[in-house]
Amino acid sequence: MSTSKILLQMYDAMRARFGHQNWWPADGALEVCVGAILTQNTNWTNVQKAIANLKAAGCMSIEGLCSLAHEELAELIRPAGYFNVKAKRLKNFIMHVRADWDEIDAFLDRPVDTLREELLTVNGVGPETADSMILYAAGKATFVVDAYTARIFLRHGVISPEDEYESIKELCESHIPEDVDLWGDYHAQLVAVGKSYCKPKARCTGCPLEPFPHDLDDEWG
DNA sequence: GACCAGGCACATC
DNA sequence: GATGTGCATGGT
Repeated sequence: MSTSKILLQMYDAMRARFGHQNWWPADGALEVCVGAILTQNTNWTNVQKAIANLKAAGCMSIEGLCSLAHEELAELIRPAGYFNVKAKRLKNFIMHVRADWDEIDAFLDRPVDTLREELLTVNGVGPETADSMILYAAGKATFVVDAYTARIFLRHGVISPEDEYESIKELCESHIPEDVDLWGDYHAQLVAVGKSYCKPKARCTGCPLEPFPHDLDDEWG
């Protein structure tokens, strides 16, 4: 079976199990961008606490974030972990935006390639964070690859162990029809599978992807 | 108590 | 270029 057909059938199976995920869960583009940085290597429930703190402090805005001292910002986002690192990254991002733009929507409303290239120059914004911002905040077509994506696709033989971010992204973009809603929900479905079934060092049971080829030899010998 | 979570930058070889 | 390490909270 072709890769395209496998990927689409995997989506159908996940979607049938979980329903449309309506990602990204956030109130506005800026909150998506903030969440994208806060969720780096971190459980989303911790990120939600940090976002709630920022909102309660009235700082979920470009000016609000700019007004905070490093220590204040770090304290507000403490629940998300890596709070000193992430405070710097949030500042880097927000100062970069504010240098040339008054509104986050204007910053985001540019061609994907231009935006992605620029986002990657911001210290603390790597490929996954940039793609999350482009897809879910800007609403433009780019595929988000994360640890779940790589693990699930590896276990199902769609990619090989040496594949890295850009090659996995390219595979998805070339085999899944370009559609912002589909790409966004595909990634969200993979996260749903990853959270519930496809864990490290554990065989999956009851996973909606079980009917698909599943080669675990590389991980379990 | 160990493991894991929607990464990224930087040091070192 | 490849590999290793620091960053940190909170849930299971």
